[in-house]
Amino acid sequence: MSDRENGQTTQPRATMQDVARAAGVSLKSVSRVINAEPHVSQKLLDKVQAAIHELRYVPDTAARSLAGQRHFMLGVLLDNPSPHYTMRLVAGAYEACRQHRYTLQFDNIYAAEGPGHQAERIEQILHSSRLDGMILTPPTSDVPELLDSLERKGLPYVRIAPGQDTERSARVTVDDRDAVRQVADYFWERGHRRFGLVRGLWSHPSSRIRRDAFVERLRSHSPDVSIIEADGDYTFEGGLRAGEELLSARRPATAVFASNDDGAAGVMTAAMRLGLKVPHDVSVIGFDDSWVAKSVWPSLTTVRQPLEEMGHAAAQMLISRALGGHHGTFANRHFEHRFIERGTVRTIA
Amino acid sequence: MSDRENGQTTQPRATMQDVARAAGVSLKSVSRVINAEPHVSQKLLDKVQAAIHELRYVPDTAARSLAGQRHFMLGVLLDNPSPHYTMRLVAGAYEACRQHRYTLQFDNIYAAEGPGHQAERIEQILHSSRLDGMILTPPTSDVPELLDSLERKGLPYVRIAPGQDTERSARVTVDDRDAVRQVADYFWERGHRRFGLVRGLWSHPSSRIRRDAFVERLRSHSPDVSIIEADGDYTFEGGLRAGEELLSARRPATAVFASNDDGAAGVMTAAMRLGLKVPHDVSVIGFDDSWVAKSVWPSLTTVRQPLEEMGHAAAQMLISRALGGHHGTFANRHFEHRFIERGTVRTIA
DNA sequence: TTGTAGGCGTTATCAC
DNA sequence: GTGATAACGCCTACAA
Repeated sequence: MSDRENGQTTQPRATMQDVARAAGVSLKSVSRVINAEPHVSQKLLDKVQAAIHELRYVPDTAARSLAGQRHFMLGVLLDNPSPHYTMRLVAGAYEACRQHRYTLQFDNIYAAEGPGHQAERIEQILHSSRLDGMILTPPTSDVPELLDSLERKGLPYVRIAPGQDTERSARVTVDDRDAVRQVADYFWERGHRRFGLVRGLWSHPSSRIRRDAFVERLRSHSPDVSIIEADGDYTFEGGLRAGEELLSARRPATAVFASNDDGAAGVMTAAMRLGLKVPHDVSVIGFDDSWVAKSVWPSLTTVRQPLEEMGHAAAQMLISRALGGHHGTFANRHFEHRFIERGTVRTIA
Repeated sequence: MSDRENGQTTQPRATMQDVARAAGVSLKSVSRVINAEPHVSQKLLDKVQAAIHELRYVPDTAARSLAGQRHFMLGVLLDNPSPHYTMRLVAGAYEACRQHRYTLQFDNIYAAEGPGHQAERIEQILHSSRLDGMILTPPTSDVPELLDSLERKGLPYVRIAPGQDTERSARVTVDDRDAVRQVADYFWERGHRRFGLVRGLWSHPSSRIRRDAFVERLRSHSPDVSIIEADGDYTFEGGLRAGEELLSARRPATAVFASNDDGAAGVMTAAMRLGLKVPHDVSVIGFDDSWVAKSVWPSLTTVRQPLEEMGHAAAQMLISRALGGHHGTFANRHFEHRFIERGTVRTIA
């Protein structure tokens, strides 16, 4: 292993003492400057900042954490993550942390192991790590036991794209409903009248939301519009099965909305296997603009959420709160999705 | 935001003091037990462990970090990650950390911002965080400036799947060369004689390794075998372009090896656009067994690496070292890939 | 085998 | 406005 003992000894990091000495002020004054406390004269400020810069001083997180209430560390909670979705969220959160010299701690919880395990794991995490806040990524945003634990512990948290019980806490949201309405209208305006819907994992709230919005919107255009629904589970295989069902019906759909991109890719494959061409014979729209959207041909028309920004916002909310932000009221940052037109929808003459 | 002030105050965590008092021993004795130091009588051990259990005592990481040499925190360095690959690695590393009550810190570096930025960022990270070790995931495993910084700082690190200068440090490896030979043989044994190769991102060492192994192995079967090469860049689009080039040649390949799955998906799409059926008209093999491998039809024959285990091993190496492991010699954990037969290769009569 | 004293680098309290 | 001084929770000496 690369060895710490090799080579010349790294010179030790400067401490607050060093800075205080160099600037000719007291420890507490340096502390004040670092924490941007009020009541510091300009002159003192300058001296201290010069010394800090000179010595390349960086406060020691461990010491701060031990002595104070803040820990300069945020956690992200992931569950068996859809890698693309999650990584974009995390990348955004990481940037926010970096800007404020926070550390981002990675935490993984496997829903697959059952709810008991999840509760147990979060308790362990909360009991053994010192965090200033926790970011819950879907689908952890919608696990009540998790929220209970967090609140019992008194740890601030932000939920990303929660599907239910939204008002309960701080959150970062997108309007799935509105996005799906846009999808429905897009199909409708291009002349489609027979629709297929691939539902997501039914246990997940987002799944119902997307389904309901799609159906309601189309009904608002014409109450007895034809909509065939099939169960997907947010996977390619699920989409494949659902697609075969939808497209081999007696009067098959000409336009299929899948609740996410993986499902849409499955539908496209189903079409191909049935000898149907996309978009000539059947149009498809997905959701997420994930990796696969550009890994199919034609590339997939879909809806993109600003995940990096959402992750960034979540971390930012937690950090400003730790910096002494607004208490008592639940923040809510809302983001706009973007409809991405690509090649999988055809206009019917 | 979910409010810390709400609800009853959480009772403070037990400290070593509390444990010592409860067990009727000194502070140091508790410390000894926690750190599994020698010279503790069974009786004392029992008493202390009982008290620890009773009080649900967990040592405070910040305090330990401040007072001692260990920080119970590992970092993973990612670069603009291929989400699927990276997340599997990270999930493995996380598990190892969890088992030993270590924390996993997330760090992201963007090669896209240029090598200068990378060096600067790692310096910042190293200067401001207290880590026991760092895990380098590809492609960061092969950035010499990063290794230099790490060594200058004296921070132990493990490289995952390094492509060059392998002996320089501790590492977790797979035998790409061997895997690719297996791919070549698999094609060969099924009667293929005209080959296509989609190269990866040429700046990345793995790319050359895979290319050379493929070509050499086929030449060993027959020195003047036909191999058409085309540049991909590890992306779907790159594979698409390369595929069109390979498959529209005068005597097109019947078997194409793409240096990763995304590229292979591109090749499959290229085939489809040219009216070629996979695997009937052209066989394809990818590399990685990433998400897309199962999101195409037929699903992709490919090579799978045990990424979770590799991540686990990397973290484990760092942790045992921090626990006082072997110094001075570079560890090397090797893992076996697995060839995954699926539906994209046909046997030629 | 066990215990005591001192210090790690910062924040909090309370004087000046 | 500024500065002593005491925590914070643990580990490292060293002593018993």
